[in-house]
Amino acid sequence: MTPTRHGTRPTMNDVAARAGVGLKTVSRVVNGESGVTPAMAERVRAAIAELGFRRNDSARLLRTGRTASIALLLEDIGDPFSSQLARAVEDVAVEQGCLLFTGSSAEDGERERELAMAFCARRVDGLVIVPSGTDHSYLEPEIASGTPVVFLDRPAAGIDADAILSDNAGGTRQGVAHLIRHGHRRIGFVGDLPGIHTCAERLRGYREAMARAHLPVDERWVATGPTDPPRVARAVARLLEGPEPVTALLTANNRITATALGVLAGRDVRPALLGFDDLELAELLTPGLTVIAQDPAALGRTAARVLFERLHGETGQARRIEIPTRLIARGSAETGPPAG
Amino acid sequence: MTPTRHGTRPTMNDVAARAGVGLKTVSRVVNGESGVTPAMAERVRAAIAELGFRRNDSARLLRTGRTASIALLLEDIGDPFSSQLARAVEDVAVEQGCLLFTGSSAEDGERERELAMAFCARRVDGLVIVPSGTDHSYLEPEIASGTPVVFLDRPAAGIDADAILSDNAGGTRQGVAHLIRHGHRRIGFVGDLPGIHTCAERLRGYREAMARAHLPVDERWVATGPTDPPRVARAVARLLEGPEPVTALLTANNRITATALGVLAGRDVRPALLGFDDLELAELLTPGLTVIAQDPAALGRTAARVLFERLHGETGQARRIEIPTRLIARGSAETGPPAG
DNA sequence: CTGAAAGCGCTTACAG
DNA sequence: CTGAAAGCGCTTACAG
Repeated sequence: MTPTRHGTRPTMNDVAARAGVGLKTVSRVVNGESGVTPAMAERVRAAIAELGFRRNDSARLLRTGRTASIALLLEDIGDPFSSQLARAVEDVAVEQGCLLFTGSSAEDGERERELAMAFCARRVDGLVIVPSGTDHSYLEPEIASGTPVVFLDRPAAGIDADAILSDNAGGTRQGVAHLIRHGHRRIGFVGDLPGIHTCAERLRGYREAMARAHLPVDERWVATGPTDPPRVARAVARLLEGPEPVTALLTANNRITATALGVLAGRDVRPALLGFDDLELAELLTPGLTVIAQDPAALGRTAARVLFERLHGETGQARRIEIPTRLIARGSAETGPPAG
Repeated sequence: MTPTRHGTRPTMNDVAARAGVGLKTVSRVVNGESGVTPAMAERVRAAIAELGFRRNDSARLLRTGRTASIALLLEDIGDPFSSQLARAVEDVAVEQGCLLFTGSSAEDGERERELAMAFCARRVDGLVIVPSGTDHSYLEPEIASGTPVVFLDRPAAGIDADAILSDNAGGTRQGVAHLIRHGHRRIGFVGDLPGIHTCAERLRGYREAMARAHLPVDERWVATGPTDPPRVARAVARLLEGPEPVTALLTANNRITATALGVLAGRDVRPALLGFDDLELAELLTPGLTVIAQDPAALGRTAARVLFERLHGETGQARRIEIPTRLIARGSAETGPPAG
């Protein structure tokens, strides 16, 4: 064993010199190509073992013109919903022989852009983006020069691109209809900023369900705004005040639901509660939390598949795919309004 | 605007030709180096804009000898604990100008090895690994040739390497002492496979706390095995059977705690419950779930920092750093044993 | 201030 | 079957 100098790795050239063969012969052996005599191959293998050679894939990929890697840009990889998306994307990537870069935009359009551009500069083969920014035209040149981008959870703004979304409006319609079926007429909607696509769609679903049931919507029942707990807590409290409080609450995402649960825990009379997004332990609460659950695995898997279809040459129009949601009844939304 | 051919990106050479300057001048402008006359710089910038040139960082990095990327190998990026580690590692990586690869070993030593080797073949600057395998000697050549590896959550097996761990034994000691202080004498321990380092350490902490309080441990109180819910449910049920059931339960990780909660939910008489690992909504359960919480942000951050210290030339002995845990009392472990 | 040459570690295309 | 040459898209080292 010739010890390699610390921090310096042997190259194919080193192996070739050691084995006394040409560089290309080493390449052939390393890549398992045919047409090398057993004797030559053996000499090369011996040199490889002696030097501890391992092919540098970054160099190989530079020559090849691809990087065999894709990037996933999330809101926050530390968030359970995001991380489930990541796992699904990773599974498809591995299946396709790709490695996965991940990055968190922290809901910051500027950071999203910087990260996306950094990934593009590395020449990732493609990108999956859960967008935070409000304008994605900066990606147009990248897409035009052959780097496909698929948007996940929210559509792109300002460019035409594939988007894989939950059926936000449909799921909410179904959920609100469920509340109505249990006798509720005054239903509150607590959402995040209405400029966010998912919130807007869920609100639309809420309004449609009410309209279909010929129920009026009092605008005071709709509380949208930032997701910070104090704001949400105030909004929930306000909906439950006055002579005609709402009898049911639809909380439009997981963080809002968690905050609302905390507020309601301190109350004797609790409205029916229906959350958008499932939560860990939801079935162990008292009562169990009824939710409109998204399917993060299907969302991530579909996004990755569409991306690889693009990478494999699919050139059709930008697609918009909606993944169904599922209403999971566990008790919190199956109580009627108080009598009288 | 000269439209670039679809899928083909302009290179510095293209820019140089278009601007009628040398390649090196383009490189200077692109990298903001000084010593270029304003007129030249302007011509280069114009050519860059016309062609839509963007530097290929993969090529640049090949020449430079580093990849400005690190890899994080987790058990499952989709698991909340893992994903919080990932976010912390990412934050440090970004701070250091590095991009982050992530991969999930799925608790499979072979897959861990394949992924780790794939990352090494890409010549990532360093690796953070939450190990699943039982032998990491395959990494020795990589480490020797200058790719630092830091182990996270569990130590390496078979090689000497940095390891960032939770204070598993200490945290459990503190938790069990807490139960003892509330009057418990018969305390059950439900863990996963005792071969897993974290389980072994937590079990050690349990035994030490009992010994310090001069309490005997009946081996029937210790139930270790696979984490699948049926096994855990049976184990919990058995501990609560018989004439002298345990009066308190320590569940040694988040999944076991979740399963135990489900089992206990169906019972009138519930033992005190203390979980290792915090859970979302833990404070909204009835009673609130008392836990020994790990600090995933500190774990991930510390691992990444140690890795970058190695990358910056730190060559001291392998370090083993323990991150403190925190006992969060919420009610489930603060009830004494039934009278009599 | 400017740029031609060599090289990072591989693969591709081609000649022997 | 084998290998020398050119090139992937950049940077480094050096000469003008």
